Amino acid sequence: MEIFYIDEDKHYVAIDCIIFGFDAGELKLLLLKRKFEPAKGEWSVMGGFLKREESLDEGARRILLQLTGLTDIYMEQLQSFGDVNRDPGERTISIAFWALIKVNDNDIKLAKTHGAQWVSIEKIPQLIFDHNNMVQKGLKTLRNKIVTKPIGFELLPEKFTLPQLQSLYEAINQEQMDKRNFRKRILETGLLDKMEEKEKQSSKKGAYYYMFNKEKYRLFAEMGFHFQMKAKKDSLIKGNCQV
Amino acid sequence: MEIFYIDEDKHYVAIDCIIFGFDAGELKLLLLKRKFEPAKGEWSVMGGFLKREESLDEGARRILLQLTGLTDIYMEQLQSFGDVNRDPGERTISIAFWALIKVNDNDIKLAKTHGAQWVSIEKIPQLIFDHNNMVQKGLKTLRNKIVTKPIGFELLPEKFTLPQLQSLYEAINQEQMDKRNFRKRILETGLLDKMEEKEKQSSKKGAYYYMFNKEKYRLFAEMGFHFQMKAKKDSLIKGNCQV
DNA sequence: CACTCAAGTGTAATTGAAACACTTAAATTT
DNA sequence: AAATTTAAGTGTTTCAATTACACTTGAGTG
Repeated sequence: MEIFYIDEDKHYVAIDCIIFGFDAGELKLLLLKRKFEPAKGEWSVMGGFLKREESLDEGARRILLQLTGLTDIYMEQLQSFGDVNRDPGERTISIAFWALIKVNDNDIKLAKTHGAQWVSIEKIPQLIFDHNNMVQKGLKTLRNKIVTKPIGFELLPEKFTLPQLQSLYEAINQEQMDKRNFRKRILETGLLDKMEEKEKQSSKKGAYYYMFNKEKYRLFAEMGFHFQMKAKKDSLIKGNCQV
Repeated sequence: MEIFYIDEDKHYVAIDCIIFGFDAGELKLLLLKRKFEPAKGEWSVMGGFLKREESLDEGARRILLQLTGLTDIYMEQLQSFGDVNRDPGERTISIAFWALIKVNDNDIKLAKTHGAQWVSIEKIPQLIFDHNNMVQKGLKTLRNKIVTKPIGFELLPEKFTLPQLQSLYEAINQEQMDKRNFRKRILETGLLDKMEEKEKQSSKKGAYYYMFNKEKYRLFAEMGFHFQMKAKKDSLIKGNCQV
């Protein structure tokens, strides 16, 4: 079989996954302590080596499955990282993916056995190698993507309230939005189906649950979609100048 | 050195470059006939294997240099392609880049010695492997990118006219724009410096040359930029529904 | 029964984008 | 030298989308 490219170099190829979750009003990252050398014990994103017989997507799904026990995860390729000395062990090319998971769905125990932990994106520690770069790139990509695809739903439980959805958008963009404008705009897309049931944890009055309409979602995925709002005047959560 | 990952698989890693140019009012792609097996003689984008001692960017620049003789090329990573059987020769992962070059700057002779040829994006032939996929993804990325970064200049000669610039935008987006709105919007960005000289090839009256202002360009690259216009009513160049 | 807390709701003002047609400059033709 | 041709150049009005903004409602708590 190896008849064509015999003189060319071969490389280790890793897959690294930036895993986002949303919990308690915060956008979070699933991080873990690396269990092998080099850099054993330091914080990193979840990764593994690409195997001979699997595609990039398959590799990423395998790694996500290992960590979370979940098979049906929203996932996209982010970018490849290939500086010669990025991995001090050996020259390794990393193909990074980003993924969105519903924190409640997640089998936390499984993640725990890997030493994994949810960390707020506002408190990301020093990570190994170029993983902080990957995370920043992932965040940027997520922020861009959510404008043109309603992927917020991938981070929420099946039933959710409008205040929850708004707080998710605010957590992702690190800026507050006007409640009336947000509700108007998101409802007029038709993406949300109102339930009769109310969520009563976070207020006395209770907020109606919604589910997102999978038909409309598919439609928008094909036809295109645009959902963006300026932040409330004088209310950037941080000194955060997004572009 | 090879002490850490000895049990892991290694892979051939290729770099493939989608090279865009603009000439005669058309957006073009630099394609070439493959000079080695497998698929020798078929159309492909320019590529090569990643070497042990070079980063991804360095690899891409080496390949662009080989083909065009140019060192200072606008270039971005596109995406990695890693289906197990994408290359019928052997399992090879390709990391694709896209690049913009000024056709006139290009040492055409050098490209010719590689059997390279500019092909309009409206007439892209069947390419080897998954290269047609790469090209489509590259086009999509270029179309998205030009909204938020004024990279059109990378495709034009140093001095260019407003009609030329508009025709570039129209070629990229495959739709016609209103002349008055286009000029107004692009001029009010301040990105363009008007020259005293006129271009006289394409009209009797002649059109003023402009150069783009590098200071402002840098500023916009940092601060963010947005330039998008709807197509002229009833004037899509093709039945092209862009999203 | 008063109070508290977050959920829920509509309109006016402003801004930004799109639509639209004639004049000008210079070369070419008669 | 006058008439014709060709593409360049130029402002204003209209319309649509987004933003700003404040009070009422419902239900649990003390």
